[in-house]
Order: sequence, then structure tokens, then C-alpha cells
Amino acid sequence: MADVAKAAGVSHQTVSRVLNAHPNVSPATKEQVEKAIADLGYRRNTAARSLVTRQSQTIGVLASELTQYGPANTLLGVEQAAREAGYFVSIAALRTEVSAATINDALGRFMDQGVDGVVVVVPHPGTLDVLRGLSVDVPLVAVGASGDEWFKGVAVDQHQGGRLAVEHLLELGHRRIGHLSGPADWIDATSRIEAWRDALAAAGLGESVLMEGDWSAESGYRAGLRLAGRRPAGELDCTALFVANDQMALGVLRAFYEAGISVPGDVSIVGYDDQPDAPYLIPPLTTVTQHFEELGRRCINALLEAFEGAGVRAGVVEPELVVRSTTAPPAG
Amino acid sequence: MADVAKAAGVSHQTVSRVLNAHPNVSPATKEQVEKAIADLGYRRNTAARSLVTRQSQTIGVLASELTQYGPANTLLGVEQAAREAGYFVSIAALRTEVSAATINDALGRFMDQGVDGVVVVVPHPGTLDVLRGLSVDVPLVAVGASGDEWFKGVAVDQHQGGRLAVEHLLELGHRRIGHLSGPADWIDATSRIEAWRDALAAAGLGESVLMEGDWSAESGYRAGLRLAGRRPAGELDCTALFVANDQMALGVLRAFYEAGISVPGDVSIVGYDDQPDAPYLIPPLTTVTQHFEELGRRCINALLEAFEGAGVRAGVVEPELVVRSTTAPPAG
DNA sequence: CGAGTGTATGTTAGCGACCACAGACGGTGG
DNA sequence: CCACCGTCTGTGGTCGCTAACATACACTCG
Repeated sequence: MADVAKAAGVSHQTVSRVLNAHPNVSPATKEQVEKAIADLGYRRNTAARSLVTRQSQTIGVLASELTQYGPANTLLGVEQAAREAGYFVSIAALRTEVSAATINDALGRFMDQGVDGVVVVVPHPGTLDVLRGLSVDVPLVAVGASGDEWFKGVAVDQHQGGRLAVEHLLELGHRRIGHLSGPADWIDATSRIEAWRDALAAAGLGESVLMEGDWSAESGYRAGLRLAGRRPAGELDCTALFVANDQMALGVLRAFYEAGISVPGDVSIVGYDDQPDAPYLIPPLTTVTQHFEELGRRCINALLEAFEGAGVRAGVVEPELVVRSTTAPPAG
Repeated sequence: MADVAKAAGVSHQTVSRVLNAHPNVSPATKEQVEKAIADLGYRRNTAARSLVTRQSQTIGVLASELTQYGPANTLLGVEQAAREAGYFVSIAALRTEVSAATINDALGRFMDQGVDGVVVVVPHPGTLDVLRGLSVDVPLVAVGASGDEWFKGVAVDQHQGGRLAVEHLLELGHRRIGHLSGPADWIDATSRIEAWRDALAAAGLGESVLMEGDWSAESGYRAGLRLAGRRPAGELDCTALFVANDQMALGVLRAFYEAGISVPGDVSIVGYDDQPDAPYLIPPLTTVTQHFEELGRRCINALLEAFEGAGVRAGVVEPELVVRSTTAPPAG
């Protein structure tokens, strides 16, 4: 910085002012300084800056299940939004065993690093409970959580998403609507089950089939075969199936194909996620879009608000139904 | 730190020595200092430390395709190894368009941040070319690249992996061995194609079928159907198929099932990756294990070596063949 | 027993930026 | 004409830590 100051014929303080876009700098000197900076290829030292401002310009992301579509894309959204806001993103990936100790450790590392805020992308409810018991001295935003006195939550409105799916099927005339859910230890899975139940109840209907998968196409396939069983298509337990993600829907489609069950002729299917290949399935999948990137963006926004001292407020991202070709009125 | 020093009745420098495990500290004072640290919940300020040591204890990871199994797991491995080595991991995720500008920008941010080293996890060869044209003033390790004068490369020995797969099939007696590859713009895909060709040539055999997929189960399914065509099982173009990843192998299995082609009765299949569900496919998939976590670990090791001033040296992780139930001698 | 060696600790001086304050300059108004 | 004020710029002091040097003391050895 001293070099730049000398090259521009000013004091280091003036250079600092230019860097921080301070108003009281004459255009002429400002230009000179900027030229000197460019000539010397100068970069301001983050450590020194952090030392005095007490801000690291870094956001810590605590994540697990990064091989899954949802968490991976949320991370992408967070990273992009953080970058645009001028923040660095530090990551702590959790293994399968998400224990209090692991979380504590990861959070501790973030504190050591001096992150300005933390985003938690862990889809298991237990994590939130652990988080509640911890006191972190920086703003914290958790994906999938509703607002709380301890931290902000930003979530896709799963209830709304589930309702969109089920109501779409109800409007088509279906009365026996089954659900293939995700693993019970995922927040998203349980809230979709609830939404399904509630929408059914609101229509005065009881539950039809409920099966549990593990998000994989394979588990969808097995569930599909199980459902098909040995019965002819007209005698299935349900005329429509709400599947908790597109991967599993893919598996179900395949299973039904093998079993000679026509989609949407015999059974209608609605997926969830709107993964990139959903339009290319056979037939193209009716599904619910989750704006993961938007979710990530909201997390960062919530964090930025918290930096400004704004109070705790939960954010909700609204999912949307995308109607393609796997839904139709029931056969009867 | 001054508080800790006062609490322990020593100078701040002694505290620093304890923190840095300096040898010349008496056990008694060391214990006192540690107690004071624990009592006060003191954490050393990373920014101040970085300022004077000129090291940020941070490694930047430049990654793309984070939704794919390989890159995602490599990232996990890198993160874990970095953590164990006491480094923070800062991430820059690239979108689909991997241009020179994007890469330059991401690298620039890492420089601003003052990272100690960079790991590049981008499976497209164009990236490496861009990298070669850039001069980065910290050690850089690229996954999937062979060693180079500009940076270290750490890669799974794809050639070896491909050879293991093909030779296994050759040993079983297959002579017409096809390949379903990944997209041509992936390093991993092209090297597996080469390995397949070379192994075939080494056995004095020519190419059989070569098809290109996009890593997805769906593309494997389509390729499988295409291969099956309308011919009876005994007249296929090949008696064995080397599939470039397990996802696609899953699709092929399904297509063959539908087409009435028995695996491994009519056709043997070898996958690649050994994804967690490979053993649970029907039949359990013979495949090639890639130790992604190990790959990540090696990257960090290479970086640590570079910090020590060690010269450029490429690392290679050896894949292994895992024989399960999708391979058998040819029918004839 | 005094010089030499080694261990344990304290003191000082930065690392590179930002902040608060002080000074220089030109313009305005009483 | 001088006091006053706003704009621009420069001078220290400071953040928390570590490296280099300085000091104090104990122990060995010729």
C-alpha cells in the first residue's frame, strides 16, 4: 500500500480512501491512485483489513448430504449469492454421523476463522435441535428451519409444494392419492408427508398408500414394483401418486412401465424438485419446482440483514407446480 | 491474549509460545496458560496471525459439476483432509460456462483472500488449458491432470481403471467388448475410452461398439435400448460392455431387463465408480472403485508438500476392480 | 570458581490496513 | 481583511499476533 501511495504521490491514507470509495477524494487523485494500483497489480491485504475492521468477509457454510440434489444446489446458490455480495465462502462438510460433537467442532472452527455469519444446510431435524442448544456469537441462518429465537430460518414452503401437487391431482378428479416419501429423518420428507395428509384431509379424504423411499431412483423402482404387486392396473390402491422427489419418480415410472401400468393412463404421477432431466423423462414429469438457488440467495440476504442488525425473520421460498405429461384425470 | 497472559501471570509472548507449541516452555507455566485459555474461552485471532505469518491457513477449492458423484466426493475428501491438516477450505463454484474469465475471476478472489494454495476440481480439459496460461503465485493442484510445469496434478489412474475392467472381461473370454462412455468434454470420459481402446489393441482386438452417454441413468437406459435394438440377445454387437459410470450401468441394466437380455448370461457389464448402491443393483454390479476421498487427501498432501518447497510431482491414485455379479464368461 | 552453554521468560518492533484527528487550502460572508 | 467553514489530504495510533532480540537464571566443565 505504501508503494502504491508513493507511485501515486499521495499518502497511504488517500489510497485507503480510494479503496473504500470515501466521498472526499478529488477525481484527479482518485484516478492517479487507481492507475498506480493497476500498474503495480496491488491487492489489499485481507488479513490486515480484517484485523482492524473485525470482519472477515467470510461466511461459513455447514453442510451435509452434499451428494444430494437439494443440498448441492443450495450450496451453489449460497456460494453465488455470497460471491455477489462480496463475501468468501468457507465450507465445513459433515459426514453421515451428524452428532452434536461434530457440529460443535465445525462451528468452533468457524469461530476460530472469524466468519461473519453461518449458513447451515443440513436437512436432518436433529441438527436444528443441536443448534438450538448452542450459542453462536454470529448470525446464523438454517435452511429448512422455520424462524426461531436462536437463528433465522429460510425454507422452501414444503407445505405449499405438497399442497400444489395434491390439489392438482384432486382437481383432475383423483380421490385415491398415494405418497412415496423420502427418508423419515429428513425435514423435507416429513413436511411433504404432512402436506399430503393435510391436503387430503382438507378435501375430506383419508390417506391412501404411504411408502418410504431413500430419494434414489432405485428405491422408487422398488416402491413402484411393490405397488404394482400382482394386481392388474385397474385395481391399484391409488389412481395417483405424489412422489417426494424426481429421482424416485424416475424409478416409479420405470417400474410401472415394466408392470404394464400406463402413466398417466392408469396412474398419474407428480414428482418434486424439477431436476434438469425431469422434462426428458418418458413421459415428461409433472413436478414441483424448488428454487434452490433462490433459497441460497435468501440465506445470504437474511445474513446480510442480520449484519445490519435487523431482527430475526424467517424467509420462505414458494415452490411452483410444473405440469407436464404424467398427470391426467383418472381412468374411471 | 493480554487477558490470558494476565490471568496466567505471564507475558503475552509466553501465551503465544504455548499456542504454537514452542519447545522452551516449562510444563508448569504451560499448564497455567492452558487453564487460563480454557477459563476465558480465548480464541486466537486468525486475522492478526495471518497478518504476521503471511499464511491464511486457507485452501481455495475451485470446483464445477458439484452435483456429480465424482466431483462432489472429491470435494468431500479435500475438505476432510484439509480440516485434518488444520486448514480452512474456501470454495468457488463454477457454473456450467467455464470460461477463462470465470476462472480468472475465481482465482483472483482466492488471491484477494490470500489463500495458501488452490485445488482445482474441474473435470473439463479446457480448464487445464486456461490454467496453464495463467500464473498463480501460490501452489496449485489440479485433479485429473497429469503433472505439469505449472502445477501439480493428482489423478485417479483412469488408464489403469479402464484396463482392469477390460482385462477382466478378456480373461473371462469375451472378444467383442463395447464401451458406453461419458461426455467427450470430460477428461475422465476420454481417458477411459483410450484405456478401453488400448486394452483391446493389446489383446489384438479391434473396437466393438462405442456409444456416448451423459453420465445419467437415463442416458444409460437409452443406450441400452439402442444396443438391444430389435435383435435377439444372441446377436448383439458385443458380449460385454464396459460402462463409464455406475449410473449409466444402472440404466443399461434396466434396458436389458426390459429387452429380455440377461446379465451376465447374455451380456457382461462392468461399471465404474463403485457408487454406494452398486452392490444393491440387480444383479450386484461389477465395477471399478475410485477412491475419491483418497484423491482429495492426495491433493492436500501435494499442496502441503508444495508448501514445504517440494518440487512438482504428480500423484496417482490406483483404482481397483470390484467383481460382483454382472460379469461371467460369454454364452457361446 | 569464572567462563560457557542452555533453558525459560520478558521486551520491542513490526505485519498492513483503517480510524480519528489535525492541518492546508480555497471560498464565503460580516 | 479576518474569521469561518467545507473539502481534501497527511500524521499518528491501533487492531492481535509473532519474530528477533534481550535478559535472567541454572547448570556444566576446565
